[in-house]
Amino acid sequence: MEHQSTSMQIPEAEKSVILDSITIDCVIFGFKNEELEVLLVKHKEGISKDKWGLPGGWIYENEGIDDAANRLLLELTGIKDVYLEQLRAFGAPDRFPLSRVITVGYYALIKEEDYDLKAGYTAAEVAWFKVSEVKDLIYDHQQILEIGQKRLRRRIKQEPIGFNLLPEKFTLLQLMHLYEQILGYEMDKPNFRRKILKMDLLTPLAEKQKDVSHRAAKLYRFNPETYKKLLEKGFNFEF
Amino acid sequence: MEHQSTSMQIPEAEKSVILDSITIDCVIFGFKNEELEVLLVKHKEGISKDKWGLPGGWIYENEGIDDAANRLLLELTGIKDVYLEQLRAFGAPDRFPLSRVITVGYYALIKEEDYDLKAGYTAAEVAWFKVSEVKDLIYDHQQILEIGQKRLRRRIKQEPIGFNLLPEKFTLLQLMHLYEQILGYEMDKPNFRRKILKMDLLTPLAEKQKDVSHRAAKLYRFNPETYKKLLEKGFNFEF
DNA sequence: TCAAAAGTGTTTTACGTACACCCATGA
DNA sequence: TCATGGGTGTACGTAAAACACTTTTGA
Repeated sequence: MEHQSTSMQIPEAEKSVILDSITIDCVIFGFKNEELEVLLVKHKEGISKDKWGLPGGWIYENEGIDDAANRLLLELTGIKDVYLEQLRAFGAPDRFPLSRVITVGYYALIKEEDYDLKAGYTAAEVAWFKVSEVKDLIYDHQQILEIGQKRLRRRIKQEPIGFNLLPEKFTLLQLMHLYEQILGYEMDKPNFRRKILKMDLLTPLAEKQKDVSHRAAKLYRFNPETYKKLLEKGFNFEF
Repeated sequence: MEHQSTSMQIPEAEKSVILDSITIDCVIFGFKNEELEVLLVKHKEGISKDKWGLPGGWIYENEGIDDAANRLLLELTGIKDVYLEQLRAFGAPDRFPLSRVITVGYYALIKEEDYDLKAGYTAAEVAWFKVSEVKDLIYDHQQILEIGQKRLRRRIKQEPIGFNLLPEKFTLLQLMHLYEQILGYEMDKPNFRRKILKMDLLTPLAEKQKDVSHRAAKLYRFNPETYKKLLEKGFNFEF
């Protein structure tokens, strides 16, 4: 199946692929059970058989590289309109053993619940891994993952992109745990509440948590309108 | 002359060039007369004859892309050990009219005085332009320049990379003007002084300014050791 | 009635911001 | 003696940090 092609194989002479020395590799982040996760693909053949790597693929002739990254993501997860940002180009001469291939790294943030709904969309062997436990990826994918994590850490302090990893409705503590996971340090609950609420980025819902063995927390939704306003003014998060 | 090759020409069959659909383009920033400048190259032939663009070139077979960028910079300016960072890959399908070429953008910070000393190193037509006045660059170079400016603005708030644009010895007001130029807003002199001095990044010199028609200012030098310490701890500049 | 998380209040400290003002020097 | 930038001092408001405390809910 074409859409499972990763940077492992050299593309067969395929009329829609023109750039034979450039690939795309995506770091797809998810957040589940209070842990940051990443979506990996298992290679079935070739020199890196049975090893895990980042999902990736080739760029078509009349397609921008951002478009290619979006297409690959759609093919793999069935999800559109994902938060997606380029990391950079990776081009060590020996990064790919069979030939000189430069790859453009991307990272994406997706709501795992959305993905789960459409599981089975692709027949490739694909799985979520806790980022903290990932090791021994093929080629330079470990490095790309690290750069992706760094970028995410930086971005989340400047833009409230964390919402892309959470379900539509979430509690303040869930959000705080997300920040703690990504940034790698603990925070003060009361101070976090005040700070994030004062930004006016969250719309409180009438709803509350259900089936929890403690006081039910209020649920919130991300408010994209105030986000836009904030972006225009320029701002920065510091937690 | 080979070292003037920019992304304008398709490379002649040259044994050391292997990647024929990837180029490198550099945004080289300088700072002179209180203005942020950029180094441009004039194309002498081809479809963009007499138009200005970013200096760039091709990647050799056994060379990483960072190495290639450093080499190109050395060939063009004669300067080594420059502050150089990759921006990202630019790959709109129509960015280069003759064929599908993806370029990797870099930006560099150099001390113009150093460059002036070695002027004439290259025979290419090369000149400094005020960034604010640059327009109509070839291909997507205008966009790359803008992304470079954005990145510089962001970085300078997180790392004291501005020093790379100043002479060895500088005054606090020079440094402040540099920040004002890059960030695009005015600052309070007393507050800037205190803030930057408290960071302990500057080594005061015994020397003072000469030949100025006002009280001579103390000169400072950048202190790379305290910078390292700061980097490890993590910090952020906000002006 | 206890655990566990929700949520509020308060105090202290540090820092950014905005100015007023004096100093040194050449024209 | 004036203009120009060099350099110091201070007062105010806001925000971060630390932490004590009350509330709600299911087990």
